[in-house]
Amino acid sequence: MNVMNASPRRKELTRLAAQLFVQEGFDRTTVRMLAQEMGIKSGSLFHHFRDKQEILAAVIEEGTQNALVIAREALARCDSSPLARLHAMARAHLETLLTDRNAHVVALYEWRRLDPEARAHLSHLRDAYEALWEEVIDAALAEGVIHGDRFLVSRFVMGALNWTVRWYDPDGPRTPDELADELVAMITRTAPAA
Amino acid sequence: MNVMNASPRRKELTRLAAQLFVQEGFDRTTVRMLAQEMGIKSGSLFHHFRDKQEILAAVIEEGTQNALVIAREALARCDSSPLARLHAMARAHLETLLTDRNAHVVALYEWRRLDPEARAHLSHLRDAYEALWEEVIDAALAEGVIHGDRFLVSRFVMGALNWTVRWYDPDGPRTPDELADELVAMITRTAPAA
DNA sequence: GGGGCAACCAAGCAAGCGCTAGTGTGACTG
DNA sequence: CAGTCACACTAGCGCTTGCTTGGTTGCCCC
Repeated sequence: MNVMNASPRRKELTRLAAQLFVQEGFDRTTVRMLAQEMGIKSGSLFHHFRDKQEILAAVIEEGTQNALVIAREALARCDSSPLARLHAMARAHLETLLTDRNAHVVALYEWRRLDPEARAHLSHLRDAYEALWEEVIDAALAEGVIHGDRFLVSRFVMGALNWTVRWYDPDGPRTPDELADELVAMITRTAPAA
Repeated sequence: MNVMNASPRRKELTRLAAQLFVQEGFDRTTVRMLAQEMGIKSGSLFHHFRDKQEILAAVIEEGTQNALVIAREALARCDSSPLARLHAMARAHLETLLTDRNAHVVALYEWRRLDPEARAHLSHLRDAYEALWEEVIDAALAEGVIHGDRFLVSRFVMGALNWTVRWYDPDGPRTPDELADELVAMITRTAPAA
């Protein structure tokens, strides 16, 4: 049992698991399918993960950690104007969402399959991430860059952004940054983007 | 086998199934759980539905049909100004989403579990519904009530609205209509709502 | 008052499930 | 060179799954 370890092998297995979970859904993905995709037998899987649940938790944790890191870097990099920070967060959000796509789709769709302990742990991570958003939105509201109810605005924005995983085509004409800018333009009451 | 029939019994069973699918997810809901919730034995279930897949399809079809009916009625009832129609659609969307909540959560989360035939059939229904949205958004864009890319705006709005099923609390202080109005206010560049 | 039919049940099958136990490697380490 | 370790294997246990089968019930209608 290789619990709580972050070996490169385990990371690679987690990546493969994320892909399968997206394709098939967590419940329909059997340990035998996972093992085959990883080039090992199903029994060997339990050397790396205590049980199937732990694989799910690993996938989601990986994605959420990355989101936090990227968002923090983006905020650190940009200047302090509320509009700039809003742009930075929206871009960072879509960047993780669409590059680390598998992990995030799993996080969004299969969250409920987590057992209570894993859910509690990962909730803290997610809350830390959402706190970044609330901070940025509060500043934008205070400055008058956007208007409306603090709670509702953040929910609407998160919804619009997270929904992108359902329709965005990376091979299409639009870059993630363009999406982010268009959304910010839509909710800020300045002049149209172009 | 009671295929393609809309008996009241079957409708009631569909409603119960929706509730369980939301609680447990489609894959984790066994035919035995469904049967118990319905007060019958698992074998009897297959008198009403050909297989488990058909129950899922019935749940989703029911929800989508209702959404279409409600949206059409709302549009027929309101005047022809683009802003009024935008409000009407947003309100109608949240009304179905939050009253027929179980069915819609299933539709949003378990769509991928549908087999290809069912998916093809239900895609047409969904497309018909989305066509109503595109029509309303096109009119609003033409009038200058909202701005931006036609495709993106509709995706963002649908995302913000559909995301509500993840956080909206019917016992909370806000009515669905207030949510709808707040969202419309956020994306239209008129004066703030209050 | 008997035929037909929707609705249900008891029993169980074949397949697949997550997971365990016990063993065998080859690579490091003292 | 003995000991330990990470990693993989084989074999299968105990259980659950979706679904089938063959038969029973009670109601409706002519």
